[in-house]
Amino acid sequence: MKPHEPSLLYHLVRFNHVRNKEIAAILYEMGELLEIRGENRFKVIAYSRAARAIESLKEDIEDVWRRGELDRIPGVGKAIAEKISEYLTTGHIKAYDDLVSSTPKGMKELLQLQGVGPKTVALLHEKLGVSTVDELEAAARQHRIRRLPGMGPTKEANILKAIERHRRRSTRIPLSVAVRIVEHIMRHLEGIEGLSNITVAGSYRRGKETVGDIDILATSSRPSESIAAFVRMPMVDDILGQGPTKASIIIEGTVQVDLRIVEPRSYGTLLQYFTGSKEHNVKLRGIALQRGYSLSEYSLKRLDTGEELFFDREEDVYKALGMQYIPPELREDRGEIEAALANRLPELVDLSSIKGDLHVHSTWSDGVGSIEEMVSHARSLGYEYIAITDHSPSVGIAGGISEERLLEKVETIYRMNEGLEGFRILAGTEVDIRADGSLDYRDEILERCDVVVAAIHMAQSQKEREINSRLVAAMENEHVDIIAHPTGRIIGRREPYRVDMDLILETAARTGTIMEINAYPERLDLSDEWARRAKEMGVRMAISTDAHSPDQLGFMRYGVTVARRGWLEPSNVINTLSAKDLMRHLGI
DNA sequence: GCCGTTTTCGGCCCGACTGTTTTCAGTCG
Repeated sequence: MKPHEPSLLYHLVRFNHVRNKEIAAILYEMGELLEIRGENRFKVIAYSRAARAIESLKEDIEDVWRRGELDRIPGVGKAIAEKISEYLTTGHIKAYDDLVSSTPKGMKELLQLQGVGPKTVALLHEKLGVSTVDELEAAARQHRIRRLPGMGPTKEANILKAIERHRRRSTRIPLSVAVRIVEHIMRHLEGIEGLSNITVAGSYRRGKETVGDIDILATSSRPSESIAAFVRMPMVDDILGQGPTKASIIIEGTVQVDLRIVEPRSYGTLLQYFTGSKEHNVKLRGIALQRGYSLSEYSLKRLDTGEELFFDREEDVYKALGMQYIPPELREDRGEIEAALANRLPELVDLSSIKGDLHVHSTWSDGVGSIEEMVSHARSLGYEYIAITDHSPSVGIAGGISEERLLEKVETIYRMNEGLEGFRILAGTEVDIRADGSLDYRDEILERCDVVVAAIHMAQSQKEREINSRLVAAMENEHVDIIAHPTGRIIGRREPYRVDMDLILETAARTGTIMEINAYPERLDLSDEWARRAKEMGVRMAISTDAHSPDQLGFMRYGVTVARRGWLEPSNVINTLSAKDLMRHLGI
């Protein structure tokens, strides 16, 4: 059973941002192309800044254009406004077409090589006619690079190494893998004498779903010895750089790890700087300038007197700039700085506010833990409830159970609850949404469940229209409480279904259906950005682990991270409710 | 290319490290 409380916001908010995305993509690409062409770097920055502004615009850019207010978008001036206008009128931007046709394909890839930047790419292209990685490799092997101005034998050798690494390099690593690597490194770092206050910063600290590099910072009583010990760790494959205060290494073939050592009095500014994101930092330093300060990773310096202020705590950096402390997960320049200045940051949900898990499997289907084991582990986490949601028959590969078995399970759970004090097992199911949009159990069976989680498992490659109508049909079923892993993506392996998520979220708002944030590290679905959109549309969410073993209940931390990155507060998340309130909400 | 509570021109975030130089440009984060 589900409540009916369609959100007011649903009637007010409409998302139709296709044009915004198209235009942002073109401007981003123009920025990249200009960079390769060796254009003024501030011009390059201007394009990507304008692209970002349009990407995060709250309204349709065509509306802005009709009002003649394009150049009122921050970062958009006369020239870019004209190009946008040209696109909306003719469907083309001549300057863009010219750039694309006059830039050899493959040059963008050159920029991805470590140590090769726009100036080098432009030089290589001009002097040697190099426009692909293969051509660059040939030129390096023939020692043609070292004869160029500003180049030499070392540079040439480094380029060859960078090419080799580039070819081996996989994409960014999933957060869960990064966690394993970090734990491994930390065991070594903790053994290095003199090293203390070790923190992993960067995208890892921000909780991004994939992590590029691993950035570690620390203080040390003997910095250069600590750095030397760091680059000598047994798992180091390569050393990219090593100075008195920082070093970069490669481990596991392709993963870059940076260590930076700082004096304790600058720890706060360093942690702030090293956590990023780059965009967040650029904007923050801009704010500092407006207020007459220069912010670096070492201090906040008054521009007029040159006086330096030091911060050993990160919180105090934000305070000094006149804003609220911004949690790392929000630092993506998606409006968090403006919100912090206005004292309007959300009170983010955290792990301690989670009271239960609404999507887990047991040995009744493909889980490896019995209901008792799942319950026992859930209780040890301090939860008040857990929903046992095994698969339905269509998902035969995952041991989906028949209607009879499901009813048997429901009865079993009812009986188990009688012997439980201070904890509630919810009898549930993860019912499959079949290819034709019907559900895998009859309504009278679903009615017997406390919680019905519905999800697509089969026929995932249908056309968008079909996927949409399947999900909408499921949400319109009065017994369906939650849609699990709503987009179906598996990070790095499977694209999301072809689905109109704006339509799905609108339907969720209209029908009062809860959207899941699946905490399984390979899923994280909804993603942070969709979670934020869902919140804005008044959709409630459940953070669920989809655990198939007692241990996996621990995945909750990844789901909470996604929720925090999506600006969610406890009130947006259904499983922050106490058992009593949740049951009232579900009409049990 | 954008922008303005010192500015419509001259800035644009800031510092470490590298490899090339012989005082610094390029790259990176």
